[in-house]
Amino acid sequence: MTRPARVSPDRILAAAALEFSERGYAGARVDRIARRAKVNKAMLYYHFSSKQGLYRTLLRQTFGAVAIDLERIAVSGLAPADMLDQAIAALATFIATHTYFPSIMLREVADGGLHLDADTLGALASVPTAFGAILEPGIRQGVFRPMHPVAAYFTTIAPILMFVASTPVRKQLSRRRLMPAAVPLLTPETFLEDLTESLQRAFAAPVTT
Amino acid sequence: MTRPARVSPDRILAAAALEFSERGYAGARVDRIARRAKVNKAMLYYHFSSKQGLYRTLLRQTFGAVAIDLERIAVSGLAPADMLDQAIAALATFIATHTYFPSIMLREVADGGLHLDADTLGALASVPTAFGAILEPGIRQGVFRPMHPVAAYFTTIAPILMFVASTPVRKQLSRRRLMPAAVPLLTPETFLEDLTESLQRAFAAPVTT
DNA sequence: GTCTATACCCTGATAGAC
DNA sequence: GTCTATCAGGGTATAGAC
Repeated sequence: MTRPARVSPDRILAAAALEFSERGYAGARVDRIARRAKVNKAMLYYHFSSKQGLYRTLLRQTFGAVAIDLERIAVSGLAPADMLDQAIAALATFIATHTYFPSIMLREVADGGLHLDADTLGALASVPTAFGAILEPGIRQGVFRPMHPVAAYFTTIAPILMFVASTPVRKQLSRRRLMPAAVPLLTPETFLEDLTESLQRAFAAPVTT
Repeated sequence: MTRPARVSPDRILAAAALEFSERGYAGARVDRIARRAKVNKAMLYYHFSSKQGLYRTLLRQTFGAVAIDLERIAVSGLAPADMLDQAIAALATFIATHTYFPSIMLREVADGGLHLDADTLGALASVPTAFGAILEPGIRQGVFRPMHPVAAYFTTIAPILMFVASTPVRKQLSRRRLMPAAVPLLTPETFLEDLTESLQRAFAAPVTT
């Protein structure tokens, strides 16, 4: 039984996740990733061959993991409304355990997939595909109204990603008192409740009595 | 009457908008902005003093312009549901005439406002503030359900930004056939209709007969 | 206001010993 | 697998003539 020494590649990936999420692909510095991972740069190149290679590996793994979480829900056999609740909760949980995910996703969308190869793009595509599979039974059964799955996907995931990723900006705005004093603080919990409620209503088919 | 020669600063801003939206702050190259604006680099530095200064000027103007469009709707005196329709349409129109806006907004959120000064952050904050003013009468009158304005803001604007900004990625996915063949193409028009419908239902107060 | 040439730093990547 | 030293290229910014 070979016990592969994965510890250093894994530490590099973890450090890269932080750095890429904070600075984006172009803003990320290989030196900083190496320092954060407590490896020297040569080690990093030994394992991932280039900044781009490291980036792609990280994104492929991350997108793949999100898709798997969603696919589990799609085949759970739950009622449509419960599946939607679960999907939102799964995204929130994934983000809570992979805090780097929202900003990386947002940036990659803004970058137009510039740094991605076919494999990584495929992993990226598997996320909306899985989400579509979650909604499909509800639409087919007439519990959800007919919607384009991709439209529903963006309507669901975009607010979550943007809300979480915007935490630092919102903190700055509140610290500098740039938002109206009347606006109360918005916690992640309140936001998720609000959003879940919104999406359930948004997707529900009109009652035809 | 002095006729200020604004032509070259304006061309530089237009070129910067393109470059920053395609590559982000860190990925943008001053050389490329100058070349795109058909000015030489020294001219650019003469007008904006630094890459950061140029970036902040662009963002301050852009965020300010969006906020003004929304503020007009907030004071229009329309019915709450019509104001919401108008707000979504205004965002769509602004994006159609300022195609660089979505990716810049997405990236800035991901960057945590790192490159912004107080003025620019203030302009950024004026967007959700204006959106909150649009929803407030509806909530007060009981036409919309009680929601946190910032939650409603993200629920509305995030899908629009992400859908538009994702056009290049979605094109790539469809060109490389990485989405299930069953998923039809999603046009901006269909998306906006779907989203408008979704948000009206999401925000409407439950009917209490 | 406009341009050319250039300083100077930083960054991704590698060579080569161990 | 791990490390030190280093290079080559490209990046922001400025000097200084017109």
